[in-house]
Amino acid sequence: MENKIITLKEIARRLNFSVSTVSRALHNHPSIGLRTTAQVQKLAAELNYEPNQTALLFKQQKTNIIGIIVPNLKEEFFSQGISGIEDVAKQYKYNVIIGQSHDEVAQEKQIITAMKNQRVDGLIVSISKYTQNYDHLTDMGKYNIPIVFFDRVPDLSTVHKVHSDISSGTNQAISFLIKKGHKRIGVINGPEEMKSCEERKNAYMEALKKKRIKIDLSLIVSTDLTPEKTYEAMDQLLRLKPRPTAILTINDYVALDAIQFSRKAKLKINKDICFVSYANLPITSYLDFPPLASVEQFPYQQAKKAAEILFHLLDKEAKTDKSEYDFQNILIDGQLVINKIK
Amino acid sequence: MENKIITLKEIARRLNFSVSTVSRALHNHPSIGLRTTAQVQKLAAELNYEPNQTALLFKQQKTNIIGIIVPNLKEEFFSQGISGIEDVAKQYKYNVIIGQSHDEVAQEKQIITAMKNQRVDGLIVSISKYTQNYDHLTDMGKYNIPIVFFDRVPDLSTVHKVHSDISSGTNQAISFLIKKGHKRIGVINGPEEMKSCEERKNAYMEALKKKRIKIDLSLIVSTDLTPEKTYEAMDQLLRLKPRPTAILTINDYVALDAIQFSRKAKLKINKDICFVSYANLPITSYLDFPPLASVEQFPYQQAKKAAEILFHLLDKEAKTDKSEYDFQNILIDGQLVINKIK
DNA sequence: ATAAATGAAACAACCGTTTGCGTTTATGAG
DNA sequence: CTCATAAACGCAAACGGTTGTTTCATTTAT
Repeated sequence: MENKIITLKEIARRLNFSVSTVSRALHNHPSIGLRTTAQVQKLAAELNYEPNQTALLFKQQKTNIIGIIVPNLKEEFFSQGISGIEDVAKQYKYNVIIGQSHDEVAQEKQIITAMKNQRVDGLIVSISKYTQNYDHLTDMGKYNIPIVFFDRVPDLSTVHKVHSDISSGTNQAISFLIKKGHKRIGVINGPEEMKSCEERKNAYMEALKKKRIKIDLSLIVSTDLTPEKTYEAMDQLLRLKPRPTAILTINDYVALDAIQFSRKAKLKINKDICFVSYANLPITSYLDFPPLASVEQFPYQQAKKAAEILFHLLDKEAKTDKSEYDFQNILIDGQLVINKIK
Repeated sequence: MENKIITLKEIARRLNFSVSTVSRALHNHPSIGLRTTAQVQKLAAELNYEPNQTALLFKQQKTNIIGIIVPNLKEEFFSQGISGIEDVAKQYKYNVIIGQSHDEVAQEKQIITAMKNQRVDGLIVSISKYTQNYDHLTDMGKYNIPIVFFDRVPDLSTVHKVHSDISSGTNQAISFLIKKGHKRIGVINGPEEMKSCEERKNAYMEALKKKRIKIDLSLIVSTDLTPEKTYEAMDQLLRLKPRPTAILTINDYVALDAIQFSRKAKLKINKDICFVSYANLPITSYLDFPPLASVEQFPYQQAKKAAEILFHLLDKEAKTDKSEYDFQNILIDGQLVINKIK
């Protein structure tokens, strides 16, 4: 009763047809007789025939696989993004393979090489926070592997990318704080290598300028997103005189660390000091002292959009020659979500 | 400067050798002359030759891909598990593809079919919470696709599985609570379909019996892990007279919901009522009222072990015929971690 | 009755790589 | 000078499926 995986050849053998006839019969090719077609399809169904993807893909020179590279899976931002990509991929009958760079450039390179050898048909990438040189990424173009970036995108105009409009979110966040009466607003920003951090800084300064609030550069601190550096940053900010009354943090994880530090420093959250951040993690709803507000960045939609662009590119490539002109640069507006404070 | 993906044939053409010679030269086959070998390897390096995986895998009738199916990615338990599998897979030069069942049996079936057609070499699966019939899973054996389960494992003795020893963890948890003076301990358990829930229930009763505490079955409530059902369960438990002073919940997410409900009911956490759960999520360290303790289940190690078993099976299969006898059933001891309460 | 047209199925090439086996050429022994 | 031997390489098949071309047997038209 050993159930071998059955092939066209096996069906052909049993029915005494040629392999090509069986193949065509299964595809309802007009040049195959009705009775033959019916016979073949019946047996194929009985034997539970499934075409061997590897053979197919090998012949067609494509794999129906797209690669996703993200810094990690444990941040819900990325796992939501992956769900968005998966949903689109499913429509197009593509599979996805996922790699985590763990925010290390070397890992990123290794994964991308492995995926190239695997002959993925396309890539969706959120780069590591330290990626500065993009050669290993742009090289994929030479191999006709289209690539679309999302969220953590490189600072290049010659790539396709979907990312959040940091300015709009930041503007909303700062306006919200100013309306609440805050005048000294600190910023815990990410590494300066990250493009989005520069945007955040600029948007912050822009927003203050508009409201005619003097800018104090010592209120802006860079970190590498680890708890330790966040503590240091908070320490630095809290020593300032006068102390900032509100702090904008690069994401909710950092906000949580910053809040924890503040509480240890005996500050009353949302009274002595307020926090606003980005991401809007579901987990904050369980906290007694969540950030006052958070800029929702819609990772699912962002990644979904990136996937749609990628499949569009794959379609185009199949039809015409490449038309490398118009590079997509989609900005997704953030939306400030104000948390209920208990 | 168009950089085509180059093949053995191309190298052969340029050097005027046959394809087979090039192939052997690249593999340092002894029957190829030293000069030829050197020549070929030099050009291959210059042209950045990489073997076409699809062709290779097609020929070798294996894909070097293993499939992972988990209920979801957003629970950190699973994303940690995936990291464990990835790390092992990397050693064996395998890629992984990931599917989320979203705890739906239909999705699970669809994913497994897709992966079968994709010809994954093996599978690591954590089943959906409603999976009762295992045919779509055990069928993989017929196709010579070995399968190893982890964490959420089926109640079959004829499969390989790695899961946590619910009894040991439960025993630790209950002993801990009893030592703290609790006598009426409630349980919010998962769906009765889940094997682990039965074990939890039995271990709970066992532990009470050992300490000579009377068992009250109304203290045990089943839920489907959604916040709403947790609220209902808590409502039910809190109405009991006398009220339980401690509650064991199936995991930290449920604990968080239960704690939230209790606080709305004006109960003082860790005073009027205590919580102990499973999983030990990092996020609980940010909470003001985390569960008193949580049973760490080592998802990384569990999944890693599952991966090691799988690769062992793949090795064996390649060498000898299948030796389906000894099914691995690995139990990983939980370890009660007591949270710092602020 | 014979040629042409049509329908149904087989043949063969191809995708890139590996590998058993056969062929060529040079080498050394007898 | 011949012949066995080994070294170095080429040939061809195979993996499973698709598809352009060819073959063969009918049917249709003349």
